[in-house]
Amino acid sequence: MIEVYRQNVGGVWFGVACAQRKIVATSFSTSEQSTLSNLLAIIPYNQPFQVLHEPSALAKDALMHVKKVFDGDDVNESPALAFEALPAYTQKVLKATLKVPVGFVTSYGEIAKTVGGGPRAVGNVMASNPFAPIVPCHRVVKSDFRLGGYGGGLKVKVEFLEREKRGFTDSKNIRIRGKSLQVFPTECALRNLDIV
DNA sequence: TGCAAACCATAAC
DNA sequence: GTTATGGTTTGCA
Repeated sequence: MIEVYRQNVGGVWFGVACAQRKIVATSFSTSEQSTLSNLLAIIPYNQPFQVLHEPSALAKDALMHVKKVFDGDDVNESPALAFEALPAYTQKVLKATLKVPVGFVTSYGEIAKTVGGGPRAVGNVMASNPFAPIVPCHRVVKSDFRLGGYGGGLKVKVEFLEREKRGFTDSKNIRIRGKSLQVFPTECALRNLDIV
């Protein structure tokens, strides 16, 4: 049984779906309606679920975690995510994205170089990210630092990045399964927002 | 700058 | 099987 829980915190609706001690899906929106429907759209149609009125310990944990990431906080430990139902390549891309730290962004192409495949395939995975914003797909932009797209609307992506600015000045490399992923200060992506 | 072609995993037929 | 579809990138005029 999949447990669904949603709650309004500080004017924003957050939602989580949990099963087997793991997070199956997360979402957020300004309206309760779309937070819930976004969430249900991710859950496989043939899986039974119930909407909780009192959150389980896991649901509450997960929801608070989503809220922290939303706020731009630097969070190290996340409740377990249910990757196993997803296609292998999708898992690789999401796990790599998970390693992009607060204060930095990377590009679709950089991720593709690290996990294999092509930039467009990476974009496809981002577009269907079940764990936004825990898997920080908002930290992935185009190779020229223009923003690319975002499921919740580009304005939301900008707001995320504004909250995550940390004033870093240098790019750096992150090790992922023996390869390296280059990440750049968030500010790089906020510099030329006027250029569509 | 702008456009065309290459790119590549998924989902949908 | 095959085709269509992107949150892209690169090369070339």
